[in-house]
Amino acid sequence: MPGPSAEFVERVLAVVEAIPPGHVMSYGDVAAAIGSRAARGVGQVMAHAGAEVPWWRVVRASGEPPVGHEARAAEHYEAEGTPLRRTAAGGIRVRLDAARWHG
DNA sequence: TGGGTGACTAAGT
DNA sequence: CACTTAGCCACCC
Repeated sequence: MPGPSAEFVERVLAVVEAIPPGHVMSYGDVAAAIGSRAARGVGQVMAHAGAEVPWWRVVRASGEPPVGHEARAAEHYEAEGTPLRRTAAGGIRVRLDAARWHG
């Protein structure tokens, strides 16, 4: 039987894997979906999860992908047709008004 | 038992 | 729009 901390991880991964292609959820949204407010805790889980989960479908409240993973995330967004918007700084950000998914 | 860290967030300047 | 501040909570020493 998994302990309580493992349960948090299981819940987070379950929600993330349920996000359909072309859609995203913010870290806070994922936390809320499992009855928590630990957005940073979700980030820690994702950082440890690896390539087994569609991590690029979890973005910040601003729609930007996690720091240091922008390029990799952009490839997936183009492949899935996720609605994007270009920033003045040359980066990209997901249009949450169109792509936000509610678990 | 206590303190630092971080793939966060909202509000203020 | 860029930057700062304070609040938040799970995880690791």
